[in-house]
Amino acid sequence: MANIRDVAKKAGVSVTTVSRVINEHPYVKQEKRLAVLMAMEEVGYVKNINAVHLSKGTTGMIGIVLPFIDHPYFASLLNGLAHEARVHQKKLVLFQTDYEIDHELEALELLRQKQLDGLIFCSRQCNWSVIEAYQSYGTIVMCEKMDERISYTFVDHYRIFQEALGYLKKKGYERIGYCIGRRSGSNSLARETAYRDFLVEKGQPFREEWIFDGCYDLEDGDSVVQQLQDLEKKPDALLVTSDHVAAGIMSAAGKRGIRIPEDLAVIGFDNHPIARMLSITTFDLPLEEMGRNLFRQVLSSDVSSTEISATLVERKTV
Amino acid sequence: MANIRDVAKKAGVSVTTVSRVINEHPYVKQEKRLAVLMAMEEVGYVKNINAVHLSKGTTGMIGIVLPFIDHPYFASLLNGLAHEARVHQKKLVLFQTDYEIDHELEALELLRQKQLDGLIFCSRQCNWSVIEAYQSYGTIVMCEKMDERISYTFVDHYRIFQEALGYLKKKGYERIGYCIGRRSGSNSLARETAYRDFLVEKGQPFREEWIFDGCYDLEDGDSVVQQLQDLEKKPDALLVTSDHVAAGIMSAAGKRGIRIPEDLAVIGFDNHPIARMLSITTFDLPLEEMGRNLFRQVLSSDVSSTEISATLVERKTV
DNA sequence: TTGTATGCGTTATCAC
DNA sequence: GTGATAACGCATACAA
Repeated sequence: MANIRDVAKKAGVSVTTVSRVINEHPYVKQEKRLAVLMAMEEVGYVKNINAVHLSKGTTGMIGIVLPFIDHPYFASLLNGLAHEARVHQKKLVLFQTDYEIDHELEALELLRQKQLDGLIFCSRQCNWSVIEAYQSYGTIVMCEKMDERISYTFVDHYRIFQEALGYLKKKGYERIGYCIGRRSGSNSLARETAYRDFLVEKGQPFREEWIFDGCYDLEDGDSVVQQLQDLEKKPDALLVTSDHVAAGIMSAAGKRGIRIPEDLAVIGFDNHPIARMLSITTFDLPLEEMGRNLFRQVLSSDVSSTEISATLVERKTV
Repeated sequence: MANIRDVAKKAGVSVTTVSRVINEHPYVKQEKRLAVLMAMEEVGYVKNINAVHLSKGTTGMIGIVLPFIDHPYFASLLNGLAHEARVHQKKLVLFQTDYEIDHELEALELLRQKQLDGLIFCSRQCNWSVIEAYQSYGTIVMCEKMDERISYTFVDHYRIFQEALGYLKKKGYERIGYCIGRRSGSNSLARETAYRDFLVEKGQPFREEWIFDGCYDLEDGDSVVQQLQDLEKKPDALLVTSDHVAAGIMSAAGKRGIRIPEDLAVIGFDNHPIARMLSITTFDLPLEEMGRNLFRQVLSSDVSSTEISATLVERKTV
């Protein structure tokens, strides 16, 4: 396989000159430039990019850490990330973690070893302190509310939950529960806090059984409705942190004769196409734009934070 | 930043010995091994993986070429790919092409430059001949029916379409149309051929207006139903190459009082959760397993082909 | 069991 | 404008 030295020999110039024409540097006589170009053609030159990476100390690759790809929320986010990556001629390396800390560490390790120039955490399981230790090896950005030590793009889930709860209250619902993916994670915690604060303010008791976790996909809506049926005292409204779970709930409810919103109100999240299809009241979240913003942040050398706002889309499930 | 040479000096051994303990080679005295380990600790050694890549000529990275991430079909495929990649300690580099040939070429170029050890085409727009030219630079596998010159995992879309058409015929439907993403692409072509062959066999005329393309997502079902309404002579059954489009059709049909399957029968594809939710008759496709198999093939040095079979799941839309 | 020397292919520095 | 040459950091054939 021909390398830069072969080309230099063939063209009768130095490797430096070859490097110059490859990288389109100035100060190369037209005549030599052409000789190099021809030589490259003749010997079938192909640049070995690993040598470039070694020499430069960067790779132009950004790692993306997310728990699942096969989930509309992360797929939309990834879509935005991928589009922005193209704009900047960067490549995306995928780390699907299934929320296992070991997999997250792998990504961090590759950052340390200089295989990655930066890392974007779309969601995480590990402690912030372990991530913090890796910041010196490259830019890391987060998709949740952090502090001034790191760049992040976030949605104020506390405020949105507050808004959603207030909306339901205003509409006359008195027994509100919610569905969520996992209970841990800072976004989930913010929501739980908003929920608890709301209950305290309204003087209502906190009921563990009105929080349904493990809610990620369409199918999980089924089990929520099932659990609902077994409850002595049932909620009359549900905040559902994913439109797909909300859709699953509506489907399962329909099959059991539970009327929505008469028997059970539902508010979804994300405003995915399925929400429009089923006329689900939901919060619109510009996920693709979030992805693009995260990517811009990882390329920037200064830390920044940007809040993404969600807007209520009123439809027919409340 | 400390390198292998610093460690060697600190430990009072050669770089070779350090390299041996790093890579867990045999023939290193326990005593020296410990000295090296301690030295690594002391100087804060971090392996620069780009140097390894350059030296070895491989990177352990596999490129994945697909048109859209934000689509359930490709997300499921990617899910399988990602899981199998982990098993083999390989990394995935994503190329979202939007079916633009330039983006496909970028991926091929990185294979050539040794940034990628292999490439998986989940779908493509460019000609086979351009891909073929890159095979000498690394393993390439395809997700469609090819020939013995390359490894591939495929679904026999001709046969499945045949089966689907036969099934609709048997159920008494006489005016069958279909919805598809793009008309081009070998999978699409196979389906169109099956469709045309079926019509010829049954002595029915081919009607361009019963083929609806540009059908990818939920929302596209809307426009299909709209186009349907404007048709003088309407199909009484539709083969829909994505469950999500089928779901969109059902939703739009419901809003316009079109009864399914009485006025319009629908068969979906993929057997995604939404198909179960809406009781859509569909063909089950093990997408995750397809992804895993593609990944195994890209790691293997010998060419192979494996057929993935789809099975009809009878529900309530036919 | 260990070390020396060389190769991997490019970029960057500096002298001319 | 151009060219030697020194990094970049590791793996490995070969020698000992």
